[in-house]
Formats: sequence, C-alpha cells, structure tokens
Amino acid sequence: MFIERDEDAARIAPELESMPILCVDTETTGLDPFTSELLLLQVGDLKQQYVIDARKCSLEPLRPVLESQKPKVLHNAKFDYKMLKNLAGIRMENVVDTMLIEQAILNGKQADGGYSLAAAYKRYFDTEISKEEQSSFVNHTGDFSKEQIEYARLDVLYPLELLYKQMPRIRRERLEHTVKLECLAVPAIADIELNGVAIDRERWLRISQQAQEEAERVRGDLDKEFEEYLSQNQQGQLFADPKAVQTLNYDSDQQLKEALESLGIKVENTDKWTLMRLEHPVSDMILEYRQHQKVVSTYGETFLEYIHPKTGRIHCDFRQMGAESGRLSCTKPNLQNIPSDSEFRSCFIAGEARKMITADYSGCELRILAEMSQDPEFLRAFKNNEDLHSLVATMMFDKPVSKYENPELRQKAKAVNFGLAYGMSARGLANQIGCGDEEAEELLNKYFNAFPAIKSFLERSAAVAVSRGYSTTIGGRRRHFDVSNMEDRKKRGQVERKGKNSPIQGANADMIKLALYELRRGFHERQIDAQLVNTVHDEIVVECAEEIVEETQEMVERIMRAAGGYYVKSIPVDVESAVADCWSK
DNA sequence: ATCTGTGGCGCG
DNA sequence: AAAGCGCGCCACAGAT
Repeated sequence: MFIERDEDAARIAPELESMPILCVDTETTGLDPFTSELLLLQVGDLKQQYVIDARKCSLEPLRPVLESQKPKVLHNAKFDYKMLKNLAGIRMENVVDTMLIEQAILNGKQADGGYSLAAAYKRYFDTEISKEEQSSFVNHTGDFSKEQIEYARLDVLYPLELLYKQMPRIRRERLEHTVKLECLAVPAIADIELNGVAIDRERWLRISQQAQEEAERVRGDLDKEFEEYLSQNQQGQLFADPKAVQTLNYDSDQQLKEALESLGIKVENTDKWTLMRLEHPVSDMILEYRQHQKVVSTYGETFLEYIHPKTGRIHCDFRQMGAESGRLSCTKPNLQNIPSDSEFRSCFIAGEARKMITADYSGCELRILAEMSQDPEFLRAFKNNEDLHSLVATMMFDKPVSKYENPELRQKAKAVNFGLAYGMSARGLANQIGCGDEEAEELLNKYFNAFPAIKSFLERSAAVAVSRGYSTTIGGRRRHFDVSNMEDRKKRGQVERKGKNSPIQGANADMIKLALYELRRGFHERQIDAQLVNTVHDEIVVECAEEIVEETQEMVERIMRAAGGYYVKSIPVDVESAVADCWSK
C-alpha cells in the first residue's frame, strides 16, 4: 500500500506495532547520508507492506516502532540505518542484517555473485529479482511511477523471505552467537561512520610537504650515486639537452633493478628485507626515499580530499566482515593503517571542549591463545601480570631479559612469539631474527618444548581446519577453507597456517565488536555525551565532552574488559587507555 | 584513456 | 618456495 498522507502514516503505526517482526527498506536519491534525500520508507511483513512517501509524510508516527527493540530485517542495514538517522533523525534499533548473515554463513566459501540482495536471493530461490528500478531513484524528483512503488514494495519483502531460508542454516551451523553479535554491532559501526573524525589539515599538510622535500633530496642523492649509469643510459641520451636532469624512476622496480645491476648488485626483488641485507649505501637511500614517498602518496594531500564538505570531518566506510577472520576492514579512507607514529595520529583531533580516549586491548591475541590452549605457563604469566615476551626471551636465549635488560632480545622474542604462534617455519624464524637455519630449528624446538600446550593447540587447530574444512572461534564464528587439494603441500600449508591464526584473530574481532555494541548502548542509555570515532582491530577511539572524560575513560575500559572477559575467562583481559586532545598511542 | 595484476608497504 | 596471519592504497606495467 502506498502512503502519501500524514494521517495514513499515523494510522499504520499500530498495525506495525502488532507485527512480531518487521522488514524495513529505504529509497534515497543517493548514497551519501549527508547530501541525499530520503524518498521512500518501506515497512511491513510478509502479508502487508507499506510504501511511504517520506517527502510528503512525517515519519514521526513510526519513530516509536523503529526505535523499539522489535526486530527489523534489512539487507545491508548499515545503509538504511545511516539514512534514517541523518535524514529522519530516527535511531533504528535491533536490526537483523541478512547481508551479514549471508556472509557469516558462507564465510570463505565461494559466493557466486557476491552478497547483494539479488545474489543472495538467487542462491536460495533460484529466481532473478529485478533491480532495474533501483537506479531510477537517483536524483529522483516528482511523483513516483507505479513501477517504482511496486519495486519498493517487493524490495522490502525479499530480506524477510531470505531470513527464513537462512535461519535453519544458522542453527545447523551453530552460528547463532555470531549472527547475533554481527547484528548488534551494526549501529555502532554505522555511528562511527556518521560521527566521523576531525583532522588538522595544516598539520597533516606540513608533514606531507616535509616528506616531499625529503624525498626529493634523497632522490637527488641517489641520482648522484647512479650518475655513471645514468650518463651512459640510452634513455638519458634521449634528452636533447645533455645538461638536462637525468634521473630514474625509483618507484619502478624494473628501472631500480637495472640501475642496481650497474653497481654489480643483482637482486630478485627490491623489498625491504632484500635491500637491508645488501649493506651498500644506496640501499639505505632507496629505503629512505620509499619511506618519504609512502607518506607523500598514501598519507599526503589526497588524503584530505576525504574531508566531507558538509561536516568538515572524515567519514570512512567499514566493511563489517571485511576480513574472513571476522575483522572489520576500512576504506575511503582506510583509518586502520594510519602510521602509528604520534606525528600522524595526533592530526586526528577532538572537537572544541572535547577529549579523545584511545583504548586498546594489550597482548590480546596472546591472551586468546593462552585461553584456547590453556597452556599453564602462558596462563600463569598472564595471571601474575608478567611480561610474556621477556619470559619467552629468557627461555629462548638463556639470558636474563626484561624491558630494561637485553631489550633487543625481548624485541626478537616478541616477533617470534607472534610468528611462531601463527605457523612460522624455521626458515621464517631465521629470517626474522637473523640467524642460521640450524639455530632457528633449535630455538623453535625449545619454544614448543617450553609451551607444549601451545604446540598441541596449534597443531590441533591446523588439523581441524584441514579435516573439517573450517575453523571456529570461541564465539562459534566459522571460516571455511578450500580443502579440495590437500595433497598439494603448498595449499595444505596455507590452510594449516590460517587454521592456526583464524580462531585467534577471529576471537579478537568478536570481542571488539561486542565492546562496540556495549559502548554505544552504554553511552545512549546513560545519556553520555560521547561518541565512537574509530576502531582498529584491538583498539577503540572515543570522543567525549571534556568535563566527563574521566568517567567516560573508566567506562570505556570497564566495558572493553567485560567484553573481552566474555570470551577469555581464564585470565584477566587488560585494557590500556589514554586521554588527549587527539588520537594517541 | 581505462582496466587488471603485481610489488611494496602502512597498520594490527 | 607465495614458507607467519589479516587488510587497503599507491605506483607501475602490460593489456585493451
């Protein structure tokens, strides 16, 4: 039914209240919740669907039901949530997202056509649903056609049909917890995107300009080093003016390899590790050039183009199950790979009279490993709040190690700890710490003899991944693997390593998502003037009014610890946080 | 001119 | 030998 009068919109509210589950969809003029217009709101159930003209009707009568705990089924709920919040001021609660459910079910399996509503619908019903009318809403003005209204009515129906097909699979694969968690996290992640984060343009620009100058300086020095090569280079002779600046493109590995060869250096590739072991002055210069160039290209002026003209803030785009492990991924821009140096992070600033709280789980993955393996040494170390990296280093190198004594060995142990825990080979270890293969083999044996439960847990995880074809986290999240060709050693090794890592990385993702949900709920229920502004795998960044920063910091830590404790029960989960005017740590 | 794959590198 | 896991972005190279 098409609704275009206020009184009709008000009339359907009680009927919607009586429905035990609603399906919801919106049609908008565009994709940006800050500049688009809300055209239609579709809401209903399998029997009755209402298509409401949002330009003509007030949506206020529908606010209570949309903001209530009544479940609302949507496909890609984040989109509609953001639109409703920004364009109608409605804070939709308790969404059930069939797109995320589909991802959680298939995770790692081949998903023909992807996770769009049409693709998912085709998988279950083997029917093509028409998306032809969808584009007709872009920049739409004036009355709606019969086709548009019918398209909108059907479109709100599909996700609910989909859900009923998905439900038995959720139960069969014991994905109830994962699905619940993913759905609960949607509004929190959507809020991060809507909230955005402010950036200090001038400061950011200064950094990139300085990097540009440095890059040019090092490039000049490199040209001098390659002077001879350049002067006899054919390309160089192409210049009409013999005094013209002769240079080469140091971003081109081809050109770089050729130039290095003229110095008698032959390399297969030009990555950091290869260049570092050359022990030739040019290799350091190339690495320095790259460092500056990385800043210029990835973190330079172009980054500032992501500042939204309307809000003056940066609004990234998260993919909630962007990684098969369950982690979020982030684009446009990626706020999860900003250099950790405070030079860069301090450019992300809290608003006037506000503060930023940066909170992260410390040693999270190793704690999860301790929990899952129940290794007595790991458990004891974490219970006693000992420094695990030092413990491992002391054991491996037979020397006293702490943060102050032989700290370089601690640094090595840290790399080893992460590497070995995820299936690094003796060769890889030798590479990491710069020792021979035999010594690496010995260290590896020593490590796993000292922590036999870690060894058996990781081996079990790898074996399970191969035999069952999937890995599982504490929360029941599944990741499927292609195990069709396990005689292929390379492929088998890949599955085994992923099998070791996925339960750990996935559990980390579970706890951060639970924490995000609880934080959003906590801020809202207690009417705290605080907002989520970023999250980076084991870290959450919150902006709040400065007068409540202490309580908010305490609350963030408490909620994060509790979320961690939901999955890691044997040992405490540690959260470290800092308060500043900007993103810190 | 625009697309796709690859190498390299930023983060956890 | 792609021999530690998970990402996204940039520039290049070779293709259309």
